[in-house]
Amino acid sequence: MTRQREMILDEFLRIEGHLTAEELTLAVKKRDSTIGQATVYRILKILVDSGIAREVRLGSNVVKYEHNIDHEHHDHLICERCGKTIEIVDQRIEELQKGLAEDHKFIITGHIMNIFGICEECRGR
Amino acid sequence: MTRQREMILDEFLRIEGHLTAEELTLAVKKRDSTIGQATVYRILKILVDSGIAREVRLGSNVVKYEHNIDHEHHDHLICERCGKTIEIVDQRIEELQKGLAEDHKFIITGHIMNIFGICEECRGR
DNA sequence: GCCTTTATGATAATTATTCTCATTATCATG
DNA sequence: CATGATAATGAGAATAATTATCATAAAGGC
Repeated sequence: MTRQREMILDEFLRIEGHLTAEELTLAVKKRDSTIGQATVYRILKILVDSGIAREVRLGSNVVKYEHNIDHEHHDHLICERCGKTIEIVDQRIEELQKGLAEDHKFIITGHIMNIFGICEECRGR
Repeated sequence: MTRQREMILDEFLRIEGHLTAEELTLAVKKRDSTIGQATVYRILKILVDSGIAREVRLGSNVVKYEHNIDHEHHDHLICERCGKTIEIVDQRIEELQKGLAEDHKFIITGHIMNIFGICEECRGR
């Protein structure tokens, strides 16, 4: 355990929602400007491996991270126009996914589901 | 319509399954080595916009492309160990997704669903 | 407190993709 | 079928996100 790890983990948990490695770096640098980009990437990787964080890819090339504990698993509904993101969970879909995996004799370890669309506001314009 | 577009489209349609921009470039260069990387990217973008191809992101940073016509929409079941990918479709899930989008007053334009797991073979080892 | 091991920060390298721009091809029109 | 406006191309530079390298610094057991 190092000072940096404590700080980055603390800052990561403080922020709700998604954030990129860069955004986290910025937030952490406000507290200690000497912390390097590489360290943030390294620690995010550790957090993902240990199950504390999970990666989310919402269509761009940037990986976003979000909490995986104290934060129920969920999927995303994303507006293509304004980028608004709504978290969704549907137990029926989860069950069906489990069933599909079993049909193919897979042991399910996770899934990503992003639904894209146009939100009401953007449609108004 | 240009020679390059014909060639790239033809080669793209000839190949089944996913392929990256780089893989397509390689395939096309076998026929005409003067074709540039940028052109392949440009044309892939056109194909996506026009609905002929669609982007697939399977967890890495590389975007893969696959046919969208003559090739029913589907999702993916991916083995985390060996990378084996199985295409799946479940009409019940599709319906539920539509419903979720409607609940939030979104007009659905598309979705991505990837289920990760460990396949039977990998589990054997 | 010392010493081995591991982590860090700065920076270079890599990878995938997009941009730029001079050159070339396309295609409707005279 | 030549012409010219317009759009597409290829080469390479530029960008963006991420990963690797490596000398230095910190951690934690003894």
